[in-house]
Amino acid sequence: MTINWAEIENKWRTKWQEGSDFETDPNEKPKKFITVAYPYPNSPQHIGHGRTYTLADVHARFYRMKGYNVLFPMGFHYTGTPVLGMAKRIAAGEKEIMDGLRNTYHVPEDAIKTFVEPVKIADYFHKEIKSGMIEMGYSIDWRREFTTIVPGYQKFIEWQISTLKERGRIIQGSHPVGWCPVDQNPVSQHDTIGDVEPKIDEKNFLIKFRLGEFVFPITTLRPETIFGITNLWANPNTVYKKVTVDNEIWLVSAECAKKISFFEKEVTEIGEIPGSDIIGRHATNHDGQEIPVLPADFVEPDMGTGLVMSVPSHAPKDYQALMDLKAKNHELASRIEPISIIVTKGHGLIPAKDIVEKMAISGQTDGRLEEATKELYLKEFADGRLNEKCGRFSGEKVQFGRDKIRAWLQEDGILEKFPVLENGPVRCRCGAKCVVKVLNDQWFLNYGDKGWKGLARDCLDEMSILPNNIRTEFDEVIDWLHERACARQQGLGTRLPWDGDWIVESLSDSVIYMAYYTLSRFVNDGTVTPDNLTKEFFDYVFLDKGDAELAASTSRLSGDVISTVKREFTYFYPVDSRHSGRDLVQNHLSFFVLNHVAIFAKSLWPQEIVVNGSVMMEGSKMSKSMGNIIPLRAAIKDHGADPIRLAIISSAELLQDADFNIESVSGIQSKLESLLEECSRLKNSEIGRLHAEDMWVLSKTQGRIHEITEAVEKMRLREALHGILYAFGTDLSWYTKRVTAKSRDGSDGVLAILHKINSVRVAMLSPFAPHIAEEMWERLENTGMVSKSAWPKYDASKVDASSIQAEELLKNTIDDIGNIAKVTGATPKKIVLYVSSDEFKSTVYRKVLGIMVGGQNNMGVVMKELIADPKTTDAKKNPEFVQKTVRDLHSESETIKEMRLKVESFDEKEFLKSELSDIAKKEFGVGVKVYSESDTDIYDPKGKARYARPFKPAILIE
RNA sequence: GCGGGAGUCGCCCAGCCCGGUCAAAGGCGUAGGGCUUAGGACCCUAUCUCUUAGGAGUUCGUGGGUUCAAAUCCCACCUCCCGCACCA
Repeated sequence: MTINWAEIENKWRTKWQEGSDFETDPNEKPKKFITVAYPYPNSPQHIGHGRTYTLADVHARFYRMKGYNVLFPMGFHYTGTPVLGMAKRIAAGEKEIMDGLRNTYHVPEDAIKTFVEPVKIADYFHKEIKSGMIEMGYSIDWRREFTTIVPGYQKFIEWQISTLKERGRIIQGSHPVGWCPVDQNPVSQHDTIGDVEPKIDEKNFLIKFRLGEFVFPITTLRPETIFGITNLWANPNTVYKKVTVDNEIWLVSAECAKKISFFEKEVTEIGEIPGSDIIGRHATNHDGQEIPVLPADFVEPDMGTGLVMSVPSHAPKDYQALMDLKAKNHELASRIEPISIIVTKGHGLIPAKDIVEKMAISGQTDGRLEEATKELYLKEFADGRLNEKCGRFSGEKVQFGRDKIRAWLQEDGILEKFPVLENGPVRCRCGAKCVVKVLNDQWFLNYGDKGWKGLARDCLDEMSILPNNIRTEFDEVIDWLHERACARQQGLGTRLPWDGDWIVESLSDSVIYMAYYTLSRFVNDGTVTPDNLTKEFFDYVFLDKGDAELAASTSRLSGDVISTVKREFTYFYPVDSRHSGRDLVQNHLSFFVLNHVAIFAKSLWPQEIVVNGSVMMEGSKMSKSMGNIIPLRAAIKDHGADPIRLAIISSAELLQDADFNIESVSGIQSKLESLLEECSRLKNSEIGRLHAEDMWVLSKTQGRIHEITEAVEKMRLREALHGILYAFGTDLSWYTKRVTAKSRDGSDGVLAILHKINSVRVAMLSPFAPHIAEEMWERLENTGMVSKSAWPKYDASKVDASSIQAEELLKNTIDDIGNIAKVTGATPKKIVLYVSSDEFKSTVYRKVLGIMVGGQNNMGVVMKELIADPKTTDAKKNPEFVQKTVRDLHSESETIKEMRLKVESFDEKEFLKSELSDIAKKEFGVGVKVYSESDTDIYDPKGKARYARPFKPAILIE
């Protein structure tokens, strides 16, 4: 049977829609509020995006069937800058982006024409993504949909950010950004030629020396080496500038003067001085020592200030330059000896010397000096310790001492930050070379605050995090998180209420918006207008602050409306589960926690976070350049929504990267096809007298329900799906084998049992593959819709331990017969079984079983306990039996052992006699004779009977 | 460098938290068989090595250690992946 996926999926989607099945209002049932990070609509969603949403949808559908009132909403994140850059590029008609839109995304020409306006891009892909979500069968309450630039949402964000400010969570400070001096704008990845992210190195510092009336600034990555300084370097071929910087006069290269003019400093050039004029003079350092300035060609005017301090012990370049001068008998240089300040295991007193000599560096222009510098830098940073030359920092590890020295110099006003572009030159799309600009009035969320971090940890400690092994990552993130800029100067979004120059940054306006879902329904239907959304209204509804009257008077809403909105929020909040990809752990998910604890009462803190890995495409990463991005809607068209849902879920555990490949999709398709076929031929009817295999399969089903439910609850969906699709199949095929061997024709309840079990199976499949499950449910002639049916409930009382034991015995026995037949290579002509009937063996067996269920597996201990008990003390006469029994039980699962202990008595002979014959005839072509060990008429020509053990009959094959 | 994670039987991927149920699930691939005019799909069987009695041997990145017992715990090492921010 080939399934027309589109047709079936459409059929059921329409029914869900007609019934408004996913529109959720508060009611008397317990609720679950499941949310997933909303998408940024600058491209169609692909299979990778589909994963997070699908997982959340399965979660939502599962809880719905478990009887919860589930709210699963969706919004669209318009905030941000990427569409701005796109619009610019489209306006310029850039080939690359146009080709992408036309050929990869298949956007119609007349739509592309509108894309010069950023919002139109977002609008277009918003619609596109939403259609995809509907086609995937996501059970979303669309009445609550919004974008982050609608007035209602903006009111909400204004309230959020004001509240944070009131509570002291927002501070102002300076911050370096990549900057285009022509456009007068910050640049991000989307604004640069080649899409390079401008990386800013903030570990670079400027240290001030004095040379007469001038400040003589140098820059360094290693402030601690100030103790090892022997001289300074200037380039004799550079003409330096005299510039006033605020109220000092600095000597720097022309390039440097330009750079610092972007550091919020007042910079004016007042003259110049050739490098050669500086050389030979002396500057003073932080403690008043005179340091000579020497000439060096390697000093580049574009690096730092164009002036350099020299630490020949630990900087290979400095060492080499000094050697070059000594070789020329330079008078000052000849008196200079390196000063060693860092001790590193495995290195000599002057490591720079060692490394220069080891690499046979030829001179200060030797390119390999970079490499030598890097190597030594890393080594000393990781393993080095400051020595006694470093005063009170003596004995510190370099990596910690450096920060302390930096802070100390900074306090004295000798050191300041000198951020540089790490990956420069970076060019803006306009062609200009980008610089680092320090913004002095930037707004920050003060995530570095200890108290705030503490609250976040409290929240995380009580939260369920799935899978739990990502918890440590959250702890780490909270630890290293510090101030984060929460406003920017361009892009779509909401303006800061107190400073209209700034727009709330996009990762800051998406942290507590789940609360807005409870309100957006009323905004969307006009009950509440954006004008009504006053501070007092939000305070009252979300924080229970103030009172209803105040909220009503300021918002000009009726008390009824306000209490309805408040009830809605109170009913659905807190968020019960937040789903997101693992790339958002470091930012969004952590900010989500931090902002919740900053704003809401503890009872409203989020309950759970679910993190999933990404999706690979046929084993390799999805990327534009590789052209292996499959838009979700195209995939739905080609393969059907349900097969895609299952393929994404079944290919990996939650946190693992899932691999999407066509083979697994078609494998799943055919699995679903055969399941549908099976459902079509099963009809509900009376279940008659139960046979052994009936009791077994029904018991087994209970076990499956138990396992699968537990797996879904922990979001181990791959495992759950495996159970539904395959483990059930294994049970049923054994059942079918048994039934066929017995020639039962189905009228005596077999079909009814199959119907019952498959109904359970289809119900559990429903959250995963909702469309086809509805179809199966209908074919099974069950009433109503499966998505509205109850999740199958595990009932321990329906588990018949002895029938499970019995069937295990049967299977094991058949396996053993098969094994023997295989090893001997002979076709059995006669099969004889001997079951244990020895009272003593049985007593020992049960005793051993009891010991082992308690967790003990040691042969010695078992034996000791047996001997200690007078009833079994004779076991010592037959240690081989005990040994084998222990080994038998070893290879049984814990549950089987427990069940076996529960079953008081079980007649192996009777059971095997009645059940084994038919199936053995089918498997091996001959019937089976069963004797008890103690039978008088026993046929035992080879004396095998005495090897019989409980649940392990002896076997004779002739 | 800092932080997180991974290395499993041809491939992909479970198992590791909580040691014995592990020669280690499942999928793919491969081989044989069934079905079919044929192919595809589907179903069955096999798939580390040896073995004429249900057995034995050697495996889970490498090397040590703990233990009666290690894929699982501890230590060291090797290799690989991801993040390091103002960007969604």
